[in-house]
Amino acid sequence: MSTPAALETFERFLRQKGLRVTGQRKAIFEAALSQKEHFTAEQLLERVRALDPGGRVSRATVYRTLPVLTESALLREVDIGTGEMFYMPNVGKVAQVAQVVCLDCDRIFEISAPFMEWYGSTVSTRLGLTPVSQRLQVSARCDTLKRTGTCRYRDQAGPRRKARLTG
Amino acid sequence: MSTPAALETFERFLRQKGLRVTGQRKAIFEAALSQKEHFTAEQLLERVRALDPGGRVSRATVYRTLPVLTESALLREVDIGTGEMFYMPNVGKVAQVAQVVCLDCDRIFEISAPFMEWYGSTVSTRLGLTPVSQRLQVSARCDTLKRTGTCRYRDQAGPRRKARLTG
DNA sequence: CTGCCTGCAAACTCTTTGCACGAAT
DNA sequence: ATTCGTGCAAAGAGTTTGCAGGCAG
Repeated sequence: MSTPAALETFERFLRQKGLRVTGQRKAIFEAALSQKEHFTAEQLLERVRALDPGGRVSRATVYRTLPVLTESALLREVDIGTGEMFYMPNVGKVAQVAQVVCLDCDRIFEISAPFMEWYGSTVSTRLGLTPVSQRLQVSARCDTLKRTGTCRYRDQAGPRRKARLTG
Repeated sequence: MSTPAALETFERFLRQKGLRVTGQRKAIFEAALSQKEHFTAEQLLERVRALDPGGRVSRATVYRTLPVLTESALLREVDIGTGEMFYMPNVGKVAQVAQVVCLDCDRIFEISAPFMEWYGSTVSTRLGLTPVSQRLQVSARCDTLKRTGTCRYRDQAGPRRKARLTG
């Protein structure tokens, strides 16, 4: 569940941008903020419909609303290079975080990476650029899986890109 | 142009994997290794056809050959989150590199990031994972553009994702 | 009322794939 | 001769968009 305070933040943001406060936008907002894990646009749509069976929210509106939510800093976009975009409620401060993606269970772990910002500006400045954002992502394999045959984590949508040249 | 030595490496790799040494694969190899910058599958196809106007190489074959080239370590895949994959001839050692992407001119700069590997293993181990690879990417804006209105660099395919909520 | 928002479905982009033919071994 | 490789076009996945009607302001 989302806090009423967050909803107000959202409505304020909408009005401030000259956008209308519609039922769909509020429903999508509620569904998004109620997520505990990373989620895709499709998963968000399911959740919206689950939370409000009577409501009519289309896929298109979800896709059109997601950018609004990320620009209002209520959500954070996470691209792990699987072809689909992931989103995450932006609880607390917008700390610099990196992702560790397990290639076995497809789970996304977030870890703080405070040095990233420093690094980005150091390198960018040298190139005559001003850093806007930085992403660090580690792909890894599950040790437990290798030993016991099972991974203790399981969920999340899997990468689209197929294994290559497995021979 | 690619060195004959590299071509031999490629042919050796193919045979070792039980793959056939075809004209198309060699043509694609030549075109790929002749690139100086990052390139997409589409750009590679254009280059293949430009270098060998008589040859018949299809888009499908380019897509099917790219994984072979990356697995033979002759190319490196670079995903900057634009929806299309970029490739780069893997000259010299496979050092840990990060990318700085200029949002104004869409150019991709590569910088060495030696600490990345250490960081990946530190964090992964703590999660019970074994790191496979890591990506660090900095998005930045061009200072020159902001001041003078022009960017000194210009080329490369641009991001697919459109600007959002520009109002 | 006016015009932004929405739903629907079609369009789009990049990439993958099924199938029948052609070529490497 | 066998297979694997290739070309073609269609399929796929995720996301965007044109259009007509609907609802917020």
